[in-house]
Amino acid sequence: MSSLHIYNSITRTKDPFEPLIPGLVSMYVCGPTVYGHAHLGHAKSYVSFDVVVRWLRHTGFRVRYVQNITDVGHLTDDADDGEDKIQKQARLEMVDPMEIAQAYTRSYLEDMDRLGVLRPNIAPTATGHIPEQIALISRLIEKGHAYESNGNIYFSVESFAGYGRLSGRTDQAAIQAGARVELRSDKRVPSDFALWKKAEPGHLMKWMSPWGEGYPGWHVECSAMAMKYLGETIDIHGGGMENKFPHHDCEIAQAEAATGKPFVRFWMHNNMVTVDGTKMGKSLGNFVTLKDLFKVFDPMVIRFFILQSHYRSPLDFSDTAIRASQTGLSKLHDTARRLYEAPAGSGTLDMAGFEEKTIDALNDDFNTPVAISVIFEFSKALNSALDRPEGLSADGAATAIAYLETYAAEVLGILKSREELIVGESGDGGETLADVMEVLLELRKEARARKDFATSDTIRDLLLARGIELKDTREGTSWSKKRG
RNA sequence: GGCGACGUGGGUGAGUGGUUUAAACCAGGGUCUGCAAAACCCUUUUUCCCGCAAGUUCGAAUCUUGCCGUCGCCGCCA
Repeated sequence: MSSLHIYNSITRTKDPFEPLIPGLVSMYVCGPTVYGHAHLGHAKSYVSFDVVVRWLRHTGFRVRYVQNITDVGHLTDDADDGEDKIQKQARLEMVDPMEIAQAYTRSYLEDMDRLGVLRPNIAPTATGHIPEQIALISRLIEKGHAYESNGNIYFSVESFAGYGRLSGRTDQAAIQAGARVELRSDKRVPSDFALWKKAEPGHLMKWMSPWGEGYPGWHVECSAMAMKYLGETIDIHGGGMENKFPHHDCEIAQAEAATGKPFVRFWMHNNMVTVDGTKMGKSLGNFVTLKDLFKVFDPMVIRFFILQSHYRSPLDFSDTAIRASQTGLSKLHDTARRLYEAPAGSGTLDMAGFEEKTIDALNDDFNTPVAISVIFEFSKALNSALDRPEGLSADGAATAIAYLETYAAEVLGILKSREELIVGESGDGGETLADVMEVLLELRKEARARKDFATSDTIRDLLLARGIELKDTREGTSWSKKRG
């Protein structure tokens, strides 16, 4: 039996995972800046980390999962210029910045719910933790790692040995040579980064601080909130790969300079969604929002599509690729439905290590594509067993159901529940529908018996046009709602 | 310019030194079916589907070097 290994961005190897406190995992993932609807890139990140949490919990850990909501704008332009992103959106929509933050927070949570992403245990907002951020900044000033300049507070990169260790950007001179960061008169060194910014006239989101009215820098919220809820050393910190530098390097610097302790034990970074090989991003305008995708595809199809590639691999988006996933997932659902409806027989199913292979895949740095491939191999074996005249015994069916419900449903979240798969079995509307379908199928059966195929095909076609699919099998005709 | 990735069959996408004769999904073909759907089987059997070229090794898609190509980060972005 394998044990869990996680690829750690800071060691650049797959390291065996054990939490600092036995049995309890502390995990922080960088959340979204809420100034627009979430797109497929967000989905890839949060679905991936959702599986991480689900797998850790499944294997017996208690996980405290914190994911922030960045509801302070930060800047659109250069390090010190440009407009706050949320404020800009507020201006465009002619509402208060906080309305923007709140509206898009709700939008984000709705989208994640539909994708089956479990809510974090704590979802702290940056604006709700201004005192904690001020406290952290004060601590850094006291220890000589930060300085004030014109009402702005900057972190002194030179004061912290090992800055840039995560991204590999440790040569500050080299960075500065090619960097677009312009030397500002109030920074000592160009790569110093802002902890607190003085509010310019007209800036709407601002708070009082020991250094006057202003607002926190982007990096400081994550360090402050992660340490508040998870302690000074946390087990897992996740985020998008594009945040390695500068965001995560800055987080490390702030936290470790303040506490003198290691901040994060395992860094996890997920890769990008691309469109025609180019990153999907807001600034490029080539993004597709989840709300638009959900109009065409079942959210579970999107989730399945994402998990068919590894979280550290880029995922190329295209209509044909998602449609391929849609077909594949729908066949898996057909198999599950067939299993639920199968009459008890006497045959057995050789599980042949399917469970072990699934566990091995997930323990190997959450290799969801391999886990899914094992589930499909299992599906094939299961169908072959059900095809045999002796069918599958009640015990065999129970084992098969347990396997699917554990790994496909509970851990990966790519299998609908029995109730969803078998429409007529529960629910008020469902029972009526089941009765009506029974009548229709009886009529069609009679038509087929007298070889009136025109009538039988008409019934089938009209139902299919309404999303109900018929299948003539040895045991009779079965029907299901065609979705995803 | 600096830092970091990647390049696998018609498409998506695993595998990262020897159970690999490269997983799984889609597409294509076949069996079954009144016709479908689903299911199952097949898609080249002897070196050649692992970007190209050298090298290390008994053995490489898998390690090293060079080259070509694509991408990410160095304002903001999952």
